[in-house]
Amino acid sequence: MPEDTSQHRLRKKKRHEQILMELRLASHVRVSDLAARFGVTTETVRRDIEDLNREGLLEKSYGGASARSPGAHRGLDERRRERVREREILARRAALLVADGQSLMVDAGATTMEFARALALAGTRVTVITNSLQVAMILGTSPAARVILTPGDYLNAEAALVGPDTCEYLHRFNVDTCFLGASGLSDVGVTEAVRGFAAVKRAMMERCLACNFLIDSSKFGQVHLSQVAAVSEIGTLVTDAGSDGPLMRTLDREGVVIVRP
Amino acid sequence: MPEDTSQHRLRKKKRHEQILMELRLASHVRVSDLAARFGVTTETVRRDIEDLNREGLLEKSYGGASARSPGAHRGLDERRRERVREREILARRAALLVADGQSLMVDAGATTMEFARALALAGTRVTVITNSLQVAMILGTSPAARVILTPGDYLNAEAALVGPDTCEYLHRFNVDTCFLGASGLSDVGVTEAVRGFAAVKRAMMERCLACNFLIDSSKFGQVHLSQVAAVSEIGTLVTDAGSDGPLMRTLDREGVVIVRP
DNA sequence: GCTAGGTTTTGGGAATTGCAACAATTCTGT
DNA sequence: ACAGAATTGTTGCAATTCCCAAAACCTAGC
Repeated sequence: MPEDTSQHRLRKKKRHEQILMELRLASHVRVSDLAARFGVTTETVRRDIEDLNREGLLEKSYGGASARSPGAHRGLDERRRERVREREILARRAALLVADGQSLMVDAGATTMEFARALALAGTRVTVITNSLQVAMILGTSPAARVILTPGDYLNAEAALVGPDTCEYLHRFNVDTCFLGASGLSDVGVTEAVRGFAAVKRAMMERCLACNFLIDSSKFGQVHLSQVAAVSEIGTLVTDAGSDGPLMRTLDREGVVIVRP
Repeated sequence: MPEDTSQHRLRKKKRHEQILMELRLASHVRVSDLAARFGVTTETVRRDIEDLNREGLLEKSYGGASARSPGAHRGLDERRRERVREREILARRAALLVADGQSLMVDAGATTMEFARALALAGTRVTVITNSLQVAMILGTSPAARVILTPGDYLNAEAALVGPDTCEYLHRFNVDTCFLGASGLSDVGVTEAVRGFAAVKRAMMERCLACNFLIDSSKFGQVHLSQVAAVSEIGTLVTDAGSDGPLMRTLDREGVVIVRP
């Protein structure tokens, strides 16, 4: 029984890797193109795609294959799939808070990505400083936006930049407002699950006049490893959650401004 | 002559919106499916997709359409399609110049993108500093690579970062080698067409012990606006061009090391 | 009502793709 | 070296899609 050292396997593996690599930036590949590029038959490519499809690494489509989701980031996209509707409405509402000529800081995450999309769609004239590659790319398509990306260590799972360089760079700027996502919101305040994100968020909060958190109701009650901000530090919260419940009362008491769609 | 209030137009607009909406969570839709869902002919859907494609809102594909991933860039991708084979071979050869444990600087461009792909595929253990979002995303998939992205103004057409912040940040580092692309190579040396790139390239050249240029033969003889380096400063040139011709003799005389696949 | 302009449908031929079975090739283990 | 397994190539045919042009349709404006 063959292991994984044979020439055949290597070739096959290489093709598989190449296909996935291709899909990471193209969102769609054609069987015929791949066959030509690899110098193999279309049938072989078809079989490759079938394999990868079975492993759930891509989606078959007539004539080729497409990335499992746009942006090609597993974790990020699965999150994006959930609650799309809510997030979209939330994002559109948040985009209304931004006026022409303002400068913003936007952090990385599925919600802020949607926010960037809404902002680009609205065509608001803004300067945006972000640590998210996706946010930069999305807003980059808007001719009305000027985008500045922070430096830092590249975090593949989130397509974002983190680390001391990121935070230090942020300290060079002073902006009107910042728009931040988060993994959790509870009585202890805003918390974050992704390592390195909390520090970036805090750095952004320090350099803006007003702070906006974009947090949908599914994050309510969740507490994660890193503390980002106490309830009293939140400023404005854009959310789709109703106005009742103990958490809402706490937010109210601590002076958090709530914005709802 | 109907303006934009007629039923027809509305229906059409609605379909367009629906298609884009669909693509947000599916990454790929089929003409036939859409036709069935909308209750129209496949031809109509095909036209819709053609329209949206012209607006750059999605990508056509045989049998349907797929979302334009944030990583996909019109200009860049089209350039990538030209001379794929040459570029690929060139890139693979260049990747062989890198040893485990080395630190690199890589700039933005179609060729360096291919180089990043080859490096990721080879699984070489490296630290890479780059101003290209694509290079970062590609190398980010390799568990053996550590990726650092520079700060700067985001240039949408190239998916890259430029400006004084970019150059200044690069000066913090000292790396073994840098890998640079270019728009032109001639007797006057290496030149660049994209505004802002030349400064970044020069900054990278200053911070490395050895410099590698990745330039395929189609760029030979071309002179562009910004001067990047004189022939004597090139160091190593990785190219697919033959060894004859006056340019080659000049390169040779000035002590350029030529690497061929 | 009627024309004009745009939109959609219809139809058919050409091209592409998918499928499946079989043959050829290349590796693996003994 | 040999048998066996995995991979890849080949071929024929059905299904799907593409493209084009002409006809039918709808809506607005006169």
